[in-house]
This record gives sequence, structure tokens and C-alpha cells, in this order.
Amino acid sequence: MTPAQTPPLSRRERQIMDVIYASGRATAAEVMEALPDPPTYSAVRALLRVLLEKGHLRFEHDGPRYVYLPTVPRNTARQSALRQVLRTFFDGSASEAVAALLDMSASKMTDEELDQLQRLIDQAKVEGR
Amino acid sequence: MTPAQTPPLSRRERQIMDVIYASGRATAAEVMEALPDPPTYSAVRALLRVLLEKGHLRFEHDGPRYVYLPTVPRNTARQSALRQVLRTFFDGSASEAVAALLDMSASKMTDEELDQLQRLIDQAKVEGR
DNA sequence: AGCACTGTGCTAGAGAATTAGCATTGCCCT
DNA sequence: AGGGCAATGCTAATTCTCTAGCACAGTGCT
Repeated sequence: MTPAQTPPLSRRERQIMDVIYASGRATAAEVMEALPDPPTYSAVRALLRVLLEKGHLRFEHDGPRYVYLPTVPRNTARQSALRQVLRTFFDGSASEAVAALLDMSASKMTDEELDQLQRLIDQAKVEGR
Repeated sequence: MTPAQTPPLSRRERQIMDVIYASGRATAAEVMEALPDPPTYSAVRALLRVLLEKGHLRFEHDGPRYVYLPTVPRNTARQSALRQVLRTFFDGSASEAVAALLDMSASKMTDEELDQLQRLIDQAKVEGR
């Protein structure tokens, strides 16, 4: 089953998905460790099972244990997450969001990163006509 | 009471906060209308009350009714939201996030917006040394 | 002042999420 | 092959979210 119309996740479910997206893949034990205010191992496993059933996760075998991965690729989930933030906090304006990101962390970016972004913007200008 | 260590919100609570952040301020009826899969008016009010108690919302009088506003200013919440997305989906890299935003929507930006972003980047480069 | 209307305060109940605990399975080492 | 360890499968109970419904307060009109 693939995630249907994503009836939104519960709190813990959301947290678990975040952990797994953040690390790409994780075992039950790793998920448990990474969770804020960690529940028991058993509780984590029950939630993982629910997420499997709902189609948000799949798993692969790694020797004796399961490794869980998202069914929706990171890039796709990424976009949804950004869109959601844009809608809620930036009136849908991507450029304002970019401005906020630069404001937050431009000082931590390397020159190469800044150059790279500049190239992307130049390109957008050219293509924009 | 100000929001403590933000023990994370439940699903509905999160949805309500999103609605209120998206519109800046809202009455109970407006919140209800804007919610996906809308619950009853009464349920909305009960949740608003909880959010008041937890310190996430405050309200002002607008004639006979209440208008709800976030206690944490939009700009602050914005940053938290972005940081969260960065952590989960971009390994904390703001420049990758910017790239993703540009990729998603550079084609929809006006030339003025693109110019503005370019100026911000130039500025960051100068300040970066 | 009296009535209708719209909005809030509150409590109890249904339902879903989260947890705990036990039984079972598979791998690894001697 | 046998025993120990680590992991999973499952179910029942608890806890918290969410909802429904009624009682009360304030406003505006006649």
C-alpha cells in the first residue's frame, strides 16, 4: 500500500518519520534512541508496524534485524515539507523563504555555496523569459 | 504562561496553529472553516481553550467574539519551522534548502524577486570575510 | 425591558494513540 | 546440535485526544 491521501500522522508517528528521514534509514533501536522523550522499545516497534501498514515505511533485512526506510523518497517528502512551511509561514512566497534562510545562515555558508546559489539564480533569470 | 519546552502538539492542535499562523489571527469560526476535515464548532473551541492554557495562543476581544493570535511571533515560529525542516530533510544545510526552493519555484519568481535575492547573496559574500 | 441570536464555559464520553508485557523466531558461538 | 542473545509478532490495557451537548453571558433590535 502506498500512502493514500496522507491522513495526517499522529504526533509520535510524525516524530518517527522525521527521525527516519533525517538518517535515511534506521533500525528500531536507532529510532528509539533518536526519539525525543524516548518511549520503550516495544512502543517504538508497535508504531513502526502501524507506519508499515499505512504504507509510509518499508523495511529491508540487515542480517537478523529490520532496517526501516520511507516509501516516499526523501526528495519528494522534502518538497511537501517546504510547501507546507511556505503556505503556513510565508504566504506561499518562496523568495521570502529564501530570504529568511539566507538571513538565518548566510554567514555560515562557504563561498562556494554562495557562488553555487548565484549560478542557480542567474540560470532562473535566463530561463524565466 | 508562555509555551514551556513545547511538548509537541497533537495533530489537531498543530493544524489549528498552522491555520492561525497562516492567517495571522482568526476567530473560532474561521479556524473551523479553514481546518481540513472540519470538526464541530464545539470541538474547535475546546482545542482553542487547550492551546490558550498551554500558552500557545492568546486572544483579543473583537466586539462580541474572541480573536485568537499566537503568543510566539510569526517570525520566530518561522525560523523554528525552517530549522526543523533543515534538520530533517537537508542535513542542516541551508544552501541545499535554498537550492531546493529555487528548483521548485524559481520559474514563478519575478525578476525583481530574483534581483533581490542576488543582492542578499552579494551582501553575504562581502560580510563573510 | 424583553427577545432572539451568536458566542463562550464546562463536563462527561467515545475513540484513537501510545504503552507494556509476553510468546516466538532466527542468528551466532561453542 | 544446543544454549544464549537479540530481535520481532501480537494483544490487552492505559492514557490522552477529540468530540458532543447543554448551560450561561453579551449584544442588538423592537
